[in-house]
Amino acid sequence: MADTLKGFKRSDYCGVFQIEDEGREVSVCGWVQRQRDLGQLIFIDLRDRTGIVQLAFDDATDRSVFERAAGVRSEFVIAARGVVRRRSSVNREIPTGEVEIAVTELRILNKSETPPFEIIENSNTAEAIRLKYRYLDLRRPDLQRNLLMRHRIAKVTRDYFDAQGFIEIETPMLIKSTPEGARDFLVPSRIHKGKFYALPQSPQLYKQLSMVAGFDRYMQIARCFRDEDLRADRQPEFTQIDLEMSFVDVEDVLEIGEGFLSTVFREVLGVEIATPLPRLSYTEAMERYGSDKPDTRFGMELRDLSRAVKDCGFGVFADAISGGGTVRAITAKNASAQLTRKELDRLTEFVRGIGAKGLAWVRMNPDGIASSFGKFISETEMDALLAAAEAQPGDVVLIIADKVKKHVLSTLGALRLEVAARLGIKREGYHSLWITDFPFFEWDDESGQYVAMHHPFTSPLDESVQYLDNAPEKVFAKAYDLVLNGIELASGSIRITDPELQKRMFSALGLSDEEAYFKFGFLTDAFRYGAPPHGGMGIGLDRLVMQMLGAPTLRDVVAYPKVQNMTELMTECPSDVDNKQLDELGIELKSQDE
RNA sequence: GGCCCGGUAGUUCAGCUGGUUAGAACGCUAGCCUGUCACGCUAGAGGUCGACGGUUCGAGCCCGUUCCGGGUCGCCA
Repeated sequence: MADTLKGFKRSDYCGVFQIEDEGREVSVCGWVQRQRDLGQLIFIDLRDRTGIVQLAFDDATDRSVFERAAGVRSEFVIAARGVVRRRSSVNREIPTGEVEIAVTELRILNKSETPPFEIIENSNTAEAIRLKYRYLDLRRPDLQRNLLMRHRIAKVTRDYFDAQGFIEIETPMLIKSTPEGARDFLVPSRIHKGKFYALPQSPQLYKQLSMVAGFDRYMQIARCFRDEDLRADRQPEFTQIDLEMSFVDVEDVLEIGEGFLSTVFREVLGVEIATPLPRLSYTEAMERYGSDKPDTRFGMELRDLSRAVKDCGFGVFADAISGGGTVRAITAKNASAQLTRKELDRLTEFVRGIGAKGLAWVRMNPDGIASSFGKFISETEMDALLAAAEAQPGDVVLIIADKVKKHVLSTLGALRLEVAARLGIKREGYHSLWITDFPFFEWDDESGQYVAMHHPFTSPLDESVQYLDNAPEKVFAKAYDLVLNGIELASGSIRITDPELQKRMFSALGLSDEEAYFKFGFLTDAFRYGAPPHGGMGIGLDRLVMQMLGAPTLRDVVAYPKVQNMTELMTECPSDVDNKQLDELGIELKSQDE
């Protein structure tokens, strides 16, 4: 039978004790990190969220207390009262290492089975096991620290936006399904059988309506849901710092965004981020880095070889260009020793894996030039190519050619990251920038029509509205992404507030008036009653925390994450439900193998 | 849905060319131990080698299927 807390009140957390506390009578509670029984002497390391303090039991300790201490095991929950005293030998490894508590009273508040893994920092235990016992995993100092940091970031976030005049408004979790883009999670309605709510992919429409309502500046730390496959940096539910502002254009939103970024880095990490942040247009980012979320912590920018090789003897290059495509390259500096034939074969396999037909390469070895296509082109042509690639002796040029330019760019963008990783190129610090002027439309092969790259409420750039009806590919959007160290941290836009323009957008997206009204009628209705110009963005809180902590996966900064197959290993959801529950919802399941 | 990697005591791993009774470390249990702090010493317990099927005289090891975990492509307005 466990002891109670009756008459016991904690005076201090474990991690606080210093030499100045010597002589104080204190009471502490926590979990047993480790018990060391030396016979006539027992030590217990007691842990709580602040750290560890050593409890000591010796010949001066009351016998009944001593015997109790002898029976204590790892992860028991105990409370102890005693006097702080100097240790005879100091432990420099822990902050409280100069003192210990000579225990006069010990209560065992709860026992613990031996945990399936040790509660220690930098655990090697398989993540699946840790996730099954997440409450134990979360006891580990790493995750305690991560979640504490997450809390601080959220606090600084609210304080910053509050100081800027933003109002936090909660928007509904049960909303109308408007399946544009990502799949919605659906929630069946009991009252309205056969009808469904959706969980929000973002508070997008509600925050815009809040602008119509006159709140002027809105923010919310909002949970969002997307029923799409997971990645290391993608969970089906995630948290977004969502904001919207009235009477603003692009500049105003970016200013608030970078003010936030520099504030949170300064207050939480003590890191200065210089503002204003650099900006790149989408087009320039693609041309230079092959990505709309470039990691700008290293160079290796894309080079255009098209002019140098357009008439060369290598059919792959010539055909790509005559077919309307391009030939581009990245140049890995001083990499000829590291990028061996075998490595180049692996890189070839890598680019094939992401859809490229092949990889051409040139190695500028000390003993001469070696290349995958040398026999097809002349020396002069090779010289021109190397000049265009800005290659020096010792470098390796990696070349992609294709009739579709965007494939060339994105392949090289991915290859650039792969090569940097393989070469161990240092990527340190925090490099942030805005990507602006996204194309409004993106051709979707699957549906055979244009789809909105951002979302259909995004305002086009003023000067590109004229192309809307006959040259959609020339329409650019007042959309912007915030990129940090190669990850998309935030995304936003100025919205359309002109009902006529909105109508034209819907129709350019192949949405009939009726469909548009069914899905978004409430929004267009609202806009008939005086919608202020507005815009905003959503900042991925999880990804921000992940970056600030240098965590390798989102699961390290989310308290109770899901794994790749969308289940949660601790509660084992999703799970079957009673037929009774299904009946009430009017739902009948198809047989499993359909 | 595709591709790649992994699955052997509670945990982290080793296990040769297919060959006797599957090992180590940590953890756990018990005993001893007065200054430990990853305490030490001694002894002990602990295994459906993810599962199923196949090949073989013989399978942890080879083959097939499948389950689980990770990464990634597709997907993610």
